[in-house]
Amino acid sequence: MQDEHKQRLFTLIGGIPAGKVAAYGQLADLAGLPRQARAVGRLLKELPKSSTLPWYRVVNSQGKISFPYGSQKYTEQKTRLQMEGVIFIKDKINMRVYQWA
DNA sequence: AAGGTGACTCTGC
DNA sequence: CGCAGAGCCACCT
Repeated sequence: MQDEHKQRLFTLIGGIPAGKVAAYGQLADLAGLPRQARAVGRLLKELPKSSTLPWYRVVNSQGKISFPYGSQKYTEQKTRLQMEGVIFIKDKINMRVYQWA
């Protein structure tokens, strides 16, 4: 994937307001990368632990966290979102309510 | 170098 | 709600 797209993705993700979330595919589309949701996942995977990017505000299109249920990462992401007011019902977010843009 | 994998997603049954 | 199939594609084996 080109640096240009990476930049656009970083900007987009950094622009997601607290209490809101975006799906991988949605971000890919907005960055000009249709059908490349996986590319967004790959990008986030390489983020340094020190990154300030709100990576936890990115969930899958079903409103669920894309980490194994109960894993450390899963719990961290869910906790962070809950701290911003996002409500989980059956481990799922109502995208109609929290989806950004 | 061929084949498996995965922070995905949509369609269809 | 769940599972299968297909598209997608950079990375690992």
